[in-house]
Amino acid sequence: MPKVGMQPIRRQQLIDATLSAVNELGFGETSISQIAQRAGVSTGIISHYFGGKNGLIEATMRYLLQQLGNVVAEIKAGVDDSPEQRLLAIVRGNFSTPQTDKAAMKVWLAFWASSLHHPELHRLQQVNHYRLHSNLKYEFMKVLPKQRAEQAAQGLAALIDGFWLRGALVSGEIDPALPIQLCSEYIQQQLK
Amino acid sequence: MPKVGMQPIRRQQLIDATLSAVNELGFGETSISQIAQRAGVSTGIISHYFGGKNGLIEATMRYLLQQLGNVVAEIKAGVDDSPEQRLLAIVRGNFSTPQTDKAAMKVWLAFWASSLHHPELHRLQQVNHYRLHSNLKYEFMKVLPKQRAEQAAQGLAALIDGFWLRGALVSGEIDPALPIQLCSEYIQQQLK
Amino acid sequence: MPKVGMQPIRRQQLIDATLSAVNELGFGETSISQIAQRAGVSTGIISHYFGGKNGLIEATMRYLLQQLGNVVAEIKAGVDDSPEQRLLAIVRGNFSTPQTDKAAMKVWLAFWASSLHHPELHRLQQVNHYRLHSNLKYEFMKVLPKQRAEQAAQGLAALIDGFWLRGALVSGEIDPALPIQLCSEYIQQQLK
Amino acid sequence: MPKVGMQPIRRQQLIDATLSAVNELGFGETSISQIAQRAGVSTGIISHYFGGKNGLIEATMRYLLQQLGNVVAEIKAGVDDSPEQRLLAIVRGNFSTPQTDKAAMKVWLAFWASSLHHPELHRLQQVNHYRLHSNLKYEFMKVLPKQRAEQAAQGLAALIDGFWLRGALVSGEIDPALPIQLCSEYIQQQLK
DNA sequence: AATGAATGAGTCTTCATTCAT
DNA sequence: AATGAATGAAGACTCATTCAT
Repeated sequence: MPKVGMQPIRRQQLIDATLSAVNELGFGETSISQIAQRAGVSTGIISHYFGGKNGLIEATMRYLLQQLGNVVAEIKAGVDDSPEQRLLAIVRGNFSTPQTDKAAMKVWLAFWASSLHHPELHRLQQVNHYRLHSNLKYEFMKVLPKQRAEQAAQGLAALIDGFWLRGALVSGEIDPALPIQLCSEYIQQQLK
Repeated sequence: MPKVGMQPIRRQQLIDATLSAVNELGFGETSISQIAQRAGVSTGIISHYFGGKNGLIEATMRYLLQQLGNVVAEIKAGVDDSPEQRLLAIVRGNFSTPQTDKAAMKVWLAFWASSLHHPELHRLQQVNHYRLHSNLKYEFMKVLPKQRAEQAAQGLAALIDGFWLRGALVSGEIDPALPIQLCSEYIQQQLK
Repeated sequence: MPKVGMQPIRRQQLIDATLSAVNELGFGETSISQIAQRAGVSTGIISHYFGGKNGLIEATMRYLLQQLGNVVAEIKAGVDDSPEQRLLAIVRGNFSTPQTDKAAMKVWLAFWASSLHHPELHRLQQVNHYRLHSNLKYEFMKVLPKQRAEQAAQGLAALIDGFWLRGALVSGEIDPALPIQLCSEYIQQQLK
Repeated sequence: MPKVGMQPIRRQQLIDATLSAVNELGFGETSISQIAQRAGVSTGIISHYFGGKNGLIEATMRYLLQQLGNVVAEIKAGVDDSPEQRLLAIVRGNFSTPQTDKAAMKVWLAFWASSLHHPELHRLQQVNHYRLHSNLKYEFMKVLPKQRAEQAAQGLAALIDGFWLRGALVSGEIDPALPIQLCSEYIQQQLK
């Protein structure tokens, strides 16, 4: 059944299968046979398209990062220009579906942990880390002096990631309402 | 030459070696031969003392949790009874050495991620998670109405864990001063 | 766009690519993807033209044998009819370019070694082996009694192959002058 | 069945199994499972004792070289001090059992061919190559001027290796009588 | 108490081949 | 004529565990 132009289809198939496997089995227990099985293809195809397991893992993390970036951008596009609204949009983006469904959170956490010992994943994670911080700081600086804006950005970033981490670790599904509310209060407090 | 009373010594040796290995190699790349080598013993001894790799991993996480508990308790013992002081003590405990040295943070993160797929680790992590929240809530309730205290506790717990997570992921050593300051401001804000 | 008359071009392209790959990577590490890549074609084409990897390998060895045969015939054609001159011509042929460039010698050696376990290659190698011997014996028999001619032929063949083998194994390029001189002395000695 | 002090026994077992496998299957087709199976052990043990397939291959070649060295030394010890006798002893050593049984010759050829692309094997092979040459030259120099001795040594070395190579490639068992006789004649010729 | 020899399942990767287009 | 997608077996290697000593 070989066909031409399968590359994008197969790549997405395999990335989806990777997310599913990491979610269900955990990062350490995810083997390429598991992934191939879920994707309904043979193991050899992974090397064919991604050059190996590492390539697939990295592509998967890149996909998640891009997804998050898209969601945030989309929500920001729908609000007016006030810093408060834009900050809130960033918060909402970080707690929107599918960022807060259990599977995604588990995969994120797995990636973060493993990024500590995989240089390429580390690089990707750093980009993400810095992106959140600088987005927040940019908005705070419209209103606050530089140093204060830096602190506010760090605090809000920590608050977001903290809710996020605790959500990933706790049993049961997450209700994003409370995190959003508390972040919102934190923003108003800082902008005051 | 059989030696008597080696058990506690060997156990601690092996736990230390595990921490060192997980820190340096990451959770997924830590094998029992690596651990045994660092401890200067044979691999067989691990099964002998801990029943297997899992047993050692769990004992190591239990050890970390106990350490954290001890530090917090110690700091709390040194402050007066005001909720603000006690909350701040908890914060300080969570950002005290060795909780904030890079090695410990990497190990914690590795444990958290793997706890998602190891029931026993998950149980331990849940205890820790709940302990922080209830400690904070207990103090807030001395001053705030129940629902408000609950929210304040959740916010502060997220702030602590968020700083903590971002610290683990960022390159370079961590300066606990800013997290403590921002947590302190958050506490004052909530108690107002 | 189907092209006509590509067969001889493609076949030679692939044989050249095979020689290049075996020379650079060694026999055991030469894969058809490597060959296809060097030839600038797809892997499928190899099966199409040679029926599989084995077919290509055999065709390549046949090509080398033919090359050697041509060179020897050519040099023999240019000398007078004396046995000494004709024997020397055979020697010169076996040490002429490109037989003595490093790449060719490495490929020959690789083929010989693998011929021990590939019947078809073995057959080709035997033909070559016998051809050298009988060519030499034929000349020696013009001058020497049969048994003596047989021995002289075996000795000279060994001398040629020995220089050749040692040349293949030693580091650096080969100077064919000394082997030719010593073979020449050997011939004179035998013919005396 | 684990016992202590198994290392030398197992190592020799595995080296013997490697020789048997390379002889029967060829270098390229010799897998560690084949070797382990012949030795009657599990595959893991190879990594345990030799660090991997490469380590075993190298140890095996080292073993062969040592064997050859021992045989030559032994035969040299039994002859008087005349250069002719000593040169003949070296020749005899190179054509003595087990150097000339088919299996050993095939293994040697396989090693030589693969040495072209394995640095460590190449190093071992170079040592062997140089050893033969310098042993021969040393004896010739007792009688001949330096340059002539060098040439005689190169010629005799080529003759030895050439007989040897042709013996490895030809079908059927080898009779070392003729090579020894012709080498002997060559020696006498040179010393004259 | 402690060792380290031994196992065998499991992992990732490579590869020759096949085949629809 | 030519491609390259896809397969699945086979390869080397790692690893947690067991066990005789």
